[in-house]
Amino acid sequence: MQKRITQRDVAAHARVSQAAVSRVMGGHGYVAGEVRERVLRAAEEIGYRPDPVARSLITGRSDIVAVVVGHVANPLFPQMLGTLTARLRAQGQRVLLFNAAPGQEIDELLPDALRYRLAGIVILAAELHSRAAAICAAAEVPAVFLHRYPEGGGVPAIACDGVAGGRAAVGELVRTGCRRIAYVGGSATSSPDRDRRRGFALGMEGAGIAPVACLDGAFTYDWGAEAMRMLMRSVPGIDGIFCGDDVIACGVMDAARHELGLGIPRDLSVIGFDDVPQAAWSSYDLTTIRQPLDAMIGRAIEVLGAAEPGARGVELVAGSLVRRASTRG
Amino acid sequence: MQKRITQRDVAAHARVSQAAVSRVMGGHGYVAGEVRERVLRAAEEIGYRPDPVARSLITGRSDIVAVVVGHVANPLFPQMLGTLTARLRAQGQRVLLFNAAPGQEIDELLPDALRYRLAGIVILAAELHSRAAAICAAAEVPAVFLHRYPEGGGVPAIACDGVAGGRAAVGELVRTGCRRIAYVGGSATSSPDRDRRRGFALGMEGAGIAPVACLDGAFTYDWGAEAMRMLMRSVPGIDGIFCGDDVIACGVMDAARHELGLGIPRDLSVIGFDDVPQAAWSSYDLTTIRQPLDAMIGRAIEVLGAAEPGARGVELVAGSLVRRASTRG
DNA sequence: CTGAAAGCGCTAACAG
DNA sequence: CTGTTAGCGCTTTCAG
Repeated sequence: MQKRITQRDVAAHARVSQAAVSRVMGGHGYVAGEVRERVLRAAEEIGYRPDPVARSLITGRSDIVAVVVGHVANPLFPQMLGTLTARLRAQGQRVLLFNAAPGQEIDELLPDALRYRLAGIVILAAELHSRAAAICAAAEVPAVFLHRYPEGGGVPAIACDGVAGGRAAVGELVRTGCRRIAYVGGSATSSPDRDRRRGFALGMEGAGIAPVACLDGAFTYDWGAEAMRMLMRSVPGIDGIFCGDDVIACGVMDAARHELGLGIPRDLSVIGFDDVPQAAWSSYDLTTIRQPLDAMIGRAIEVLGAAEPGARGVELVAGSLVRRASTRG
Repeated sequence: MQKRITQRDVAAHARVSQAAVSRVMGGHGYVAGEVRERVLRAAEEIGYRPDPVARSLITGRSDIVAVVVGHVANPLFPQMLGTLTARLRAQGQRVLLFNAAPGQEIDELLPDALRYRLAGIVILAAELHSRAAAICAAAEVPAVFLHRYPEGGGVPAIACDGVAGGRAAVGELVRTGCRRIAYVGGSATSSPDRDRRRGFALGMEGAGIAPVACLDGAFTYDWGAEAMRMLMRSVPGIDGIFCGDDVIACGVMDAARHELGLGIPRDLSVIGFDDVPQAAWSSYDLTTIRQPLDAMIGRAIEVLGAAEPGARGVELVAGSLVRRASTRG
């Protein structure tokens, strides 16, 4: 067993008390410049590294932020996780990762996570009916929902505006000549799907056109392909589809082209949501609503850091329409 | 500040000593059945949850496993991370996530990670020249490399056999009639690329055919597309490409079809590596070498858990050829 | 401004 | 088998 280098060792080396070392390392309390020098040099010389475990035992807080994700196939997810981890690391925090198994409520994961005296918790996997906010509040751990958020409000959340995005998508479809338009959504128990569907409905209403279909399923390629087949059977003349996300859109496009012989955008226009990397791949070249991920993550971290619980409520950020070749001119 | 429920509270409630509670909770030491009952019931009643922070302060070990990843665009990555997290969680361990910024050596991240008294560390992002193994050994933290591993050997590592996979890919290309065959690789400083390239070279040698090209780049879609354009200019009559991974293969296929007007597999056969979800999407329908991810992850966890450092060396698991429509019958 | 001393919640000898 | 007694490495009063 390797011996750990502690503040006592530094103290002995610098000929000061261990408490003085603590003050220097923690940057709190009063320390004379000369002493501070000696301590810093001693620490450097013997290779001292502060022990986060011992520190959190006494402070009651750690530098660990829990990130709760779902069982995700969405390529958006690694991007978010990567950015989140990098940004938190830049401010001296670590990410403890929790992922909900398929069908498992994140609420079940939380008690486990909460035991680590978390500095905060970022939840990317909330179902609409999640009680996660209350659980975190009871443990007095700052929490923020990102991308998905529970219904009921009163909790800090950051999300891309799905209603506005849905309306924009419908607007683009209508503008480019589509009239028989459907929505192929993902999981109906998630806020992104609910919002995008609502945006779709409002957009259609605004344009004075009745939707030819409005389907729910899952945020998967297979569901997109299956939905496309169903629509082809049941909705003759369909000419526009707004999809719950890009992965669904890829499934829709592939089934339309390769199984049903449709030309895109000649016979059918498709719009997705998220702007994942695959949307730009030339096999799809998908028109979509881009989520401003970096900005969203930045805000989420700010909200977590804010001392007072403050910002209760969903904070929406605008997405932007990215025109590509899956829609006309 | 909410009061923490401690073993002392449980002890008072159950009218035993605090040490007895510790023994019951930790499952070590001798405890009489009757006392154990009382303690468990008391703990339940007052809602006691063991504090992992306090525990690791004394034991010198935590239930935290660090997972080090790179800045990854590869869709394989969320799969691995998800499975890893789920499996570790099933055995009571947590995942502390570290990701290397682009161009950052993972070796720089390790000292930070090591301070958490890790139960182990899984490294998914090693460059060939990484000294990570030595760093972990010095800290006496069990480490295992997964997917990528450093050269020099002497470290526990689990990876899919890239040499055998490369040979299998070449074999399939040759079998289906290709003769002017190239390799489009990813990052030359990674073990998967080096091994797959070596397998390619050996396979070609075995077939008695000289490669028409052997390129390195990055594991990205854009690089695949660019490489395809270069090959089209410089290698007339190219009829087969083995790619460093599936994402590169997607770039190769898209450039070949949409920019260069080639038919796949009519004019050109393409084989990838990994079998990411996109490989099965019908726009690509990519023949590839599948990595047995679950088995690899299972082994990695076993190796981590093994008491003695044991298993030094790279443990290769066989991939399997998945025939799809990017190669001929 | 600095050192001494008291724990954070828990485990691990050590006696009984 | 159980309780008592030391701490793990650090922060934080509290005197000096």
